[in-house]
Amino acid sequence: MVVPGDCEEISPILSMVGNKWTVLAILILSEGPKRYNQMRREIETISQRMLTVTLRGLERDGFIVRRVITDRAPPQVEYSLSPMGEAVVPLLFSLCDWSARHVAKIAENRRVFDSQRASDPCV
Amino acid sequence: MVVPGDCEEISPILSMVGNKWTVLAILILSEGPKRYNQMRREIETISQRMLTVTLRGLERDGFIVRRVITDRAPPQVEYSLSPMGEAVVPLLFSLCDWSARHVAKIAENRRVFDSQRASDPCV
DNA sequence: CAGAATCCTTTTTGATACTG
DNA sequence: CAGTATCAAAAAGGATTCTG
Repeated sequence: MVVPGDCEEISPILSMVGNKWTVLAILILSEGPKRYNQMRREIETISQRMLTVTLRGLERDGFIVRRVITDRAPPQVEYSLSPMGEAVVPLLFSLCDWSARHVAKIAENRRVFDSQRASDPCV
Repeated sequence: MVVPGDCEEISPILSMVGNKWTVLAILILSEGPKRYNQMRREIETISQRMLTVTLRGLERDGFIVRRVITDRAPPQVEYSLSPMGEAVVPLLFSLCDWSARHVAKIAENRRVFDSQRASDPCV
């Protein structure tokens, strides 16, 4: 066996990490609880549908907690990290950190690879 | 800013990690160099097309190295991790490890969430 | 404010057949 | 052995409209 634990078993987390919105949402909530439209403004490019879908998925998995604040005039919904959500943050930060340190090299690797293909497609 | 480095900048790695085949391929190669069909047998459920696409992408990014062995009767192609590929392995292992430790809890969270929805869809 | 619902486009993946 | 090419299916994502 290659990975610690069964390969199939870990797919939920891997697909979680693979989701660009999911990781972003968790990292934004790592700053503290936020409301729906507040997150929407911070992520900017996310569509309303995707924010909802993303938050619903994270709530279902138990990474975040959804709390409806009823005692206010415009009904507000606050999202925050659960303990498990807090627990992944360091892992995601490591990932982001590694990525930030290697993104330039990867971009260059791609350029080289692509230009080699273009100039000599038959190899 | 939420993440170390720009959010947009890290997407290549995040999408790399999100790919279930990609992670699997790297982890399998962390055992040592392998040939194409050898990997195909080990991953079992991967389609030929996806293995090719996955390996090509990893090679383009510089995570793996493709080496054609010409001095043998049936032409062989060997894949191995590049130094950068080796460098991500610990990170992927951490991820897998964390996942393995939480997969059961996540599965239960989902069950609870889904059954609450089913019994009381209006809340 | 915080969404749900619908429709439509794009991206990913899989199955199948063929090749040097 | 190690692919490529093509087509079909599925999944993800976005735009728009509507609501308590």
